[in-house]
Amino acid sequence: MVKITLPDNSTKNFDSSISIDDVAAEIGKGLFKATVAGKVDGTLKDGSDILDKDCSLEIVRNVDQDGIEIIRHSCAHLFGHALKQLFPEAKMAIGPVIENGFYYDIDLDEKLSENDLEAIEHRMKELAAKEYPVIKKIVSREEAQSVFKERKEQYKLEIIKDIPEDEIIALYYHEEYVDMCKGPHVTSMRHLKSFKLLNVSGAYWRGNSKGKMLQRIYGTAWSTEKELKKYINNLEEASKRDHRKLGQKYDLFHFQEEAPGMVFWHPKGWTIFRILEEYIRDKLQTSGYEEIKTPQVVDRKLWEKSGHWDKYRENMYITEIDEEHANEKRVNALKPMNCPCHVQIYNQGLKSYRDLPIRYSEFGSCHRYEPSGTLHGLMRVRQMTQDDGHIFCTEDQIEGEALSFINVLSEIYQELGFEKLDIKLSTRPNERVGSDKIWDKAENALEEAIKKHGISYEVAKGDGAFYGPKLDFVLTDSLNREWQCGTLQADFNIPERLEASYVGDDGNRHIPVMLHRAFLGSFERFIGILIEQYAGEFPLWLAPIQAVAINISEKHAQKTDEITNILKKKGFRVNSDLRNEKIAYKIRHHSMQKVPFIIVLGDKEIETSTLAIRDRKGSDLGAMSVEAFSDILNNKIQSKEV
RNA sequence: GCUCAUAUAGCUCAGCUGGUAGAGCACUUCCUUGGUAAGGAAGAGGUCACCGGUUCAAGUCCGGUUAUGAGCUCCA
Repeated sequence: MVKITLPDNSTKNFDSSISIDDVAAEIGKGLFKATVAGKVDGTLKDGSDILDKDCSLEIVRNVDQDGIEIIRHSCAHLFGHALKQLFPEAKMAIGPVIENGFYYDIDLDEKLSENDLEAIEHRMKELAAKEYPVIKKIVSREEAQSVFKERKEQYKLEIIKDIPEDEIIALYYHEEYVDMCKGPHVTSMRHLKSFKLLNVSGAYWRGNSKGKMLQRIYGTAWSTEKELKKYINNLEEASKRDHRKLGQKYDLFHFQEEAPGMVFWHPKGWTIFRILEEYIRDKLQTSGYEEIKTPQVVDRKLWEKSGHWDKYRENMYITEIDEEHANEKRVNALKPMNCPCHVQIYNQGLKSYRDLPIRYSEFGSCHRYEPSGTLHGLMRVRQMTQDDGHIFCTEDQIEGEALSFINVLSEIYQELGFEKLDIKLSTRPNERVGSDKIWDKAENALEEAIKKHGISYEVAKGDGAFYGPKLDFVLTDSLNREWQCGTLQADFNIPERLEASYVGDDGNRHIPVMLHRAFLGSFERFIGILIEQYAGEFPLWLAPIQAVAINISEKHAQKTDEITNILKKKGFRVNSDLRNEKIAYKIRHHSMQKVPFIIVLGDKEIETSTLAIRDRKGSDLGAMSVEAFSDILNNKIQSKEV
């Protein structure tokens, strides 16, 4: 007799062993239809798996999170099935589940095109429509090896080698196709209806950049057509918001061949940059920072001393002075980081413990020669501007500094329109500098600071840098994507290497702890995120152009310009559009450019000394005086209304 | 850096199997002086990314370079 306990604590007794699918069928026809697998005593099992002793069972349906993942995993096998029918010579490597779908790495000489993907997807649909059953077979290691040897699946053979001795090997048969997997998998193709192959690109076998490059096919799969559509729509929305497209559309910046990875900021884009910089500058000023500026080009000697030359030489831009024009040949590097220079300023003059903490900030422009393949619009550039800062403090001050940093950072993210914020605390890696004592102290200090703030966090054990533990701040944008921007890293290495010290209350010299920190990280990247967050529709305080004044006909041109100038003098970013066009045309143009307010001037307004105001969504705010309009602008700007 | 793909007017894109370039929008000029998301007409604008090759002939085929895109690897 087998006693099965269901999630509602009810039990079912069976005379003999029974499969999970059959239990589901016993409970109800509807449930059986939705069953993709089962959770037995908390472990996922195939629907075909037999229950032969008392256990708890939770049916996993196609709409459950576990169920969706199983569908995705099986979809990868279905892809293999279809692929091998169309390209029998393909060698299958690995096909795991990822967020929203799956991928499969394959080795195939012929390069798959978009058309091939369509053909494969079409074949997948045909195969799935047959609703054939998936047959699971537990096999010995030798049997698995012989199956894949016969099929010349060399990658599967390699994978078998890495499977621990005591692990059970399962093969899943999709008609003539066979794949190896821990499972579980759906027992029938009827569950696979809503999927789509997305794209193909290269991927290294086992992530080894010296190894063979395989083709990776990405797909997405869902339990219903509706979810699939929603996901595809989301992708389209993200692509519409792509900051590279919007940067072009709204005339914010461009890149060109002569300076790959370096931004040409146009007037409107640079306005956003400057507003953001000024905003951060205010925050720094009220948080006790002193702003500094350090050289762009620095002799290699300093980089040798800091250790960057040894470790990061390949990523540094090197400059040499032409010998004809210099007395001696010196090798310089464009700074890839600001910290060594900040230590130089710290090192000027003797510091006492009474001086600490010392907080330096710099809007430092850094150059890093990033590999060409990693460049990506504003998100990954070779020249970037950090809202960089370094805090020199004692070990005891770490906690207080971290706490006040977290406070300011969360305020900033909120004001910029990001509601969700997570922290990751990365602790000591195996290879590191500094004593265990100082690591203990610093890790505890960071954790205490987070706790005092009360924000949610997770610990990434061993993820810290060799020179100290760190906090990474992850924000979530309006499309639910996560971005790691802010950071606070303790550094036990650089101050010592660059001989920073202070005199303690014991009269001896001590080495300060240095905290590297940034709220935004790189301005370039952060502005990219902001563009996508707002889809180019910036809140008033960030909008590069806050209002455009348009005249109805030529005779109102002069007055329109006057109004524009009055508003400009009040500090608003306003332009006139005096083109010889109908106002409908001009309104359309500026609405599409997402200008927050449009001011219309005609006979009526001039007579009554008012402005007709309209917002970018098309609402008519009516006629009002210049003062009333200024008040509206000021209120919205001050409240940073989104 | 690696694999694959892409590069045509300011922008978005056509241009079939080789026979010296085309649309829409934008731009300029003229007409229109028009009241809340596209008035009309005319015009100008391209060494088809760059270098080389094949060919009587190359935007089109081939090779290389550069940049960009999707990923992979990387990101102090």
